[in-house]
Amino acid sequence: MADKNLTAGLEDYLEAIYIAQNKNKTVKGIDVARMLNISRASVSEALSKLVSKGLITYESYGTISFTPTGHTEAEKVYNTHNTLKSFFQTVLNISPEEASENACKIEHIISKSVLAEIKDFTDYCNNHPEIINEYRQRKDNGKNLSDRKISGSTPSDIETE
Amino acid sequence: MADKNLTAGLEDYLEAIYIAQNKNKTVKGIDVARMLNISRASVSEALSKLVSKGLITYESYGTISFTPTGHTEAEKVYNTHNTLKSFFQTVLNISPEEASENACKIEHIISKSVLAEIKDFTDYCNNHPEIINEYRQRKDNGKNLSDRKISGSTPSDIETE
DNA sequence: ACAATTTGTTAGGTATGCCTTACAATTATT
DNA sequence: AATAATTGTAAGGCATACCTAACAAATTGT
Repeated sequence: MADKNLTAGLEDYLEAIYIAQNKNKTVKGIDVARMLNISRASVSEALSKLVSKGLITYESYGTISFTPTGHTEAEKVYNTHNTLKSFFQTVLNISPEEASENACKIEHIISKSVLAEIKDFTDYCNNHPEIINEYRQRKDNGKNLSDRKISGSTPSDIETE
Repeated sequence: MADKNLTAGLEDYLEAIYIAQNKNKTVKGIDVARMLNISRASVSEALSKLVSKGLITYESYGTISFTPTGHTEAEKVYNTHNTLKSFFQTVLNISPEEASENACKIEHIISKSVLAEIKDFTDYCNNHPEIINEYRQRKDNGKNLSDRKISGSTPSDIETE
């Protein structure tokens, strides 16, 4: 039960297990390997790490289960994914596939408060469809961005941080 | 002049060099090391890679310059960063620091079309301030998201892809 | 111009995370 | 129950990307 820091990779494993459980009832290593398109050997290693971090329980040839902590963590990743996907799809009009692909990568690195803001903003937009409708109409008419000029989104500061 | 595939790390180097050039005129390895908080040794390695990929020219103890390709690539990363930062700041009301931090990570993995949509949407919002004003007002009044109920952004599908 | 300081490189090391190959253990088939 | 097929693990490798320490080269100060 070492430290709980999760790499992007381990988060992906948790998420895959979570999704597989919601479909299949029981999940084994091979399922994870297939879902993530990764060798059985690599999955075996990763599962050991998750066990040693106290996030799953798992015995050879047995079923993978979450510990309470593991379940919470997996759910967190899953919810983050869905929040992002929903934003991309419903606000930005991105295809489901591409929305998912982007969410899969961004879910591991976005900060809590940006995520919270995205969630709130998405909800707001979905409750006020006229905003998105109006926006999309203008885009389609080529009037695009502004009523008058084409302007670019470019903040003036220059820095690294 | 090997392949041109850029890892997130190499993109960070390009971006740092680009930013440093806009400030300092001339850029040397040590500047990059300081900006990215990375050892001189690691910078030395990375610069060799950028040279061998044909993105910069650089000789020991000399100044770092972009090749045309390198300049284009660096600019691309920099613009992506700014587009994201601008969205976080102006639409989501995130602090400049946190906006930058998130942009720094996401800039390397976001897809072209999601980025383009974010850019257009940000421009639209900035040209129609009433949208954001109204949204923020509701948030501040605790009326939050919807006019009636609290709903969550949760798409119903479950998948990995 | 010489010493001191700064900057750059090399060598060797660590950690992550994937791979393949070969083998072991389990499960399914008949 | 014996054999076949599947699933899991171990060992050894590879690539990335960082590090420190030691040394080399260049630059700066006086």
